[in-house]
Amino acid sequence: MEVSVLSLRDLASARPGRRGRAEAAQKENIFDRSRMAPKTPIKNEPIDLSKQKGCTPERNPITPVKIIDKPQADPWTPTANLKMLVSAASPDMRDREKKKELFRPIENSEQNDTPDSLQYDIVDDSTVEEFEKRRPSRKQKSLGLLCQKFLARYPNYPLSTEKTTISLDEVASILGVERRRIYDIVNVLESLHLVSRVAKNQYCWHGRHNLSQTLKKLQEAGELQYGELMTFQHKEQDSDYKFGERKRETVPESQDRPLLDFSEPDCSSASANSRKDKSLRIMSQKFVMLFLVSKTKIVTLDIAAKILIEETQDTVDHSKFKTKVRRLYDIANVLTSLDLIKKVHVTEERGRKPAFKWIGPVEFSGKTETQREACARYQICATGKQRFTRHASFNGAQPCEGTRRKVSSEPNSPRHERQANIVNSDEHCSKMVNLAAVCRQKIEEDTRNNACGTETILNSARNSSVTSPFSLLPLPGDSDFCVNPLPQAAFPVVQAEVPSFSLPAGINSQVPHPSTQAASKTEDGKPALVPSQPFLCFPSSSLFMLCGGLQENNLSETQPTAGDKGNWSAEAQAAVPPALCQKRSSHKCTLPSPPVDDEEPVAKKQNMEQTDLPLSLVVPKKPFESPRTESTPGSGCRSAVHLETYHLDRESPTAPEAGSKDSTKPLDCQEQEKQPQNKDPDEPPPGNEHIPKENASQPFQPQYLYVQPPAGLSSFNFLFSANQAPGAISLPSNQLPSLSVPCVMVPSAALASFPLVCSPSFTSPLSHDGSFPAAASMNFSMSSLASTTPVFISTTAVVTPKVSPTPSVDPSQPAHPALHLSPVLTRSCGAVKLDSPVCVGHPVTLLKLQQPSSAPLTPKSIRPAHHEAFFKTPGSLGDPVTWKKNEGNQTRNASSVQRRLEISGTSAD
DNA sequence: CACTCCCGCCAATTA
DNA sequence: TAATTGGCGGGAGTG
Repeated sequence: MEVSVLSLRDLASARPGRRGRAEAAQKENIFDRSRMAPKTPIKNEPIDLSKQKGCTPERNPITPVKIIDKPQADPWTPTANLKMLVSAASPDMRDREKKKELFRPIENSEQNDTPDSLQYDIVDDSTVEEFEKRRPSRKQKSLGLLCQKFLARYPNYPLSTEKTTISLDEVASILGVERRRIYDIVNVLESLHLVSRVAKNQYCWHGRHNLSQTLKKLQEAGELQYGELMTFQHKEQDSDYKFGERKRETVPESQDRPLLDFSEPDCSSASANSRKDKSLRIMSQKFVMLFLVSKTKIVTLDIAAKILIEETQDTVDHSKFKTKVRRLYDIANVLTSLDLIKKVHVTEERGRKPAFKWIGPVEFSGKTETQREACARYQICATGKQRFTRHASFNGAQPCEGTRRKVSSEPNSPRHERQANIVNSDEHCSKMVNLAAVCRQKIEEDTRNNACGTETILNSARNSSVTSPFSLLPLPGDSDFCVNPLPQAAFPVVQAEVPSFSLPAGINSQVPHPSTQAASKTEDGKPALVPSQPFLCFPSSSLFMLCGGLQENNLSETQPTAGDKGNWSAEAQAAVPPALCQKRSSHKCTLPSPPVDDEEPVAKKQNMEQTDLPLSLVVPKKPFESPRTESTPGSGCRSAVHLETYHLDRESPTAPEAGSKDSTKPLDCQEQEKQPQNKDPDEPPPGNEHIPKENASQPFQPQYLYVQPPAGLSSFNFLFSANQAPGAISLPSNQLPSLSVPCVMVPSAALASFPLVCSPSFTSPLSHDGSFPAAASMNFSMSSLASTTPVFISTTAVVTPKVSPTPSVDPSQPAHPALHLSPVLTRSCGAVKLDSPVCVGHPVTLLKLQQPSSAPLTPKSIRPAHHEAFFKTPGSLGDPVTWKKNEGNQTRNASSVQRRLEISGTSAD
């Protein structure tokens, strides 16, 4: 039976084309089938493969069946099959068939496809042989075509009520292909949430209902991660290579986040690092992100491959590259079938390169919402529920997922975990770290070129910043630092993000540009530290920071008022490294989600804010603001944060007050409340100005730091500066000027230990390098520029060290902020942890984070945490475990930053 | 020859 | 342990 069937099938399938292989393949298939059939089928049912399959494609869930392509065979007689084949064989026929298939997916019905065609074909039979030869041409077998057939089977917009389940086996059999091929399709579809896995051989078809949301999310994530890059790319395109590198750098960071965020893919990676990381799903998301972030909407395969290889910087093994490209073709074929991209060619210096152009939707409405949602998701993830989160996100649209997730979520299944973002995060983080390292290097180089003076500092800063911080850095501080404009400088990635929102072009370009770089460098390196930024870290557990400033501008620009806040956050997020953002979001989500943003309880807000803040701060926003930010972000969470930040800043004076409060929360709250004013932030006259330096010039936000009173530390409180910094800030380029953060806090004793902030200048002195380690951290220079006392941390040094320690400890809230603060800084330091914690927002999360951190507080731990946090996406953040893993994984890359991170990670562990 | 990318081995995961 | 997933890369088809 089977055999006969097979033969039919084969024919039907059209394999004719390749004989040799085909046959072989067929044989194999057959084999498999037989095997399979029994196996799978069994489960489900008895299998009558032959029959089953044929008929309903879906019907049998049973896997095994594949075998027969049943359908075809069944319906038709063998002869028919032959005919079909024949028809296929002839070119014309083929075309027809293809068209039919394509067009008429209808056929969905499996049978139809072939059969129909067959029928036509039949006519031709004359040349059966021919058919055979050609018919099956590769094209016919292409994944794209297969995908079309697959898609034809399901409605683009299924009724919400009805859940369509997809049995892989059935589909495979129906379509007459190996299951393996279906996985390729499903994985890509899953990355876009068009389907979700419900159970073992079962997928749930969601259709395109959620596609726009998914794309939006991806876009947001992509902006963070790749935004800059892409921008550059375009510009740079000429030099693909460069792009690639840049991208890579960035990518790593970004990658993590995005993936994580979204969906499962992330998750998958997480758990296993292994496979999932490389998962086609993740690659698909990243690939899509590249398009969404790309101004031109055109992405060449080689660039995409380079970027996606995150791995390393350079690494790029040729073989790896090739493999990546192969995979990209697979993904591209599916995306093409979805009409999201189309193949084009880009003529470059070298010549013509294959590329793909995004032809799908570009604008996504409801960003805000989405973002929020995203946040929520993230939050979830962060929490630990991550899986759910993911699911949730998916679920949002589709229930199925939920189920799936549930399943998965089930305790421990690895898979679940994988799915869960968390895991992925870790990995991502690691990658990010690497990337960061790379980036840093680059940056450093650039910087050096540009600016020299601060090199050291810068370096350290850079490093830190590089990693995750980027985004952060950019923020106000950056600007400040930069003296220029570059807020983004901090990190490419960040920049990118930012840019995407706000600045796209300029910023982006900057990054790349040397000058900018220089700035950035400064920025970066130092930047982060940057003085501008405001913030810092603290060692103790409690500190945190915040920064504000610049961003504000953005915010303000973007949104004024409350809305602004939100925007901010969004921007921030954007700006911030993806991971951060995500994290944020999650945090936000968590906390915020509901009330969210604005209204959330203070406490929550605080947390969130903190988290966010940093981010926001981070964000760069450069002056430009881009609308995007606004749109994108949307999330309230961020905004809240931002607001707070602002408040702080504004308050700079108040800051002290805050300080008095000791607890951050209160402050935050207050701030928040004040926030309304915030809008002002911009206004803030002074502050803004500083910031403005950057581009925007708008107001800055203040940044602050916050310290929590850690238990240990006891006394801390925090500080902030607010923004005042601006004035202070203005640092010239390299150095970061001090931020103006005005305030600070201090715990008595704690202070001693703490680091605080620093003015940029100071910072520089510090060694920035990664060496901050403890000492550095400890030190803070506190010069304060601002009236208040600002604390400054040198960005670099201080931050790092401090951060790590404290931050980690600090509960999430503070920490995050810190992290955020200067991305760079943060990153270097504890920021990471902070972030995570921050991200956590949640108690839960916090707990996790905290645990690690708290206990020790060690700087190391702290750092790691940050580290992770940064890199990871929110979701990722969520998983503590992941982090740990990450940490572990993270190797210490050379870069100090990385190291730091690693350290922290370890410590965390 | 370069670009595409099919095919299926086989390892990682799951159940 | 068997089945399911899915990474991976050889190498064929196409232009």
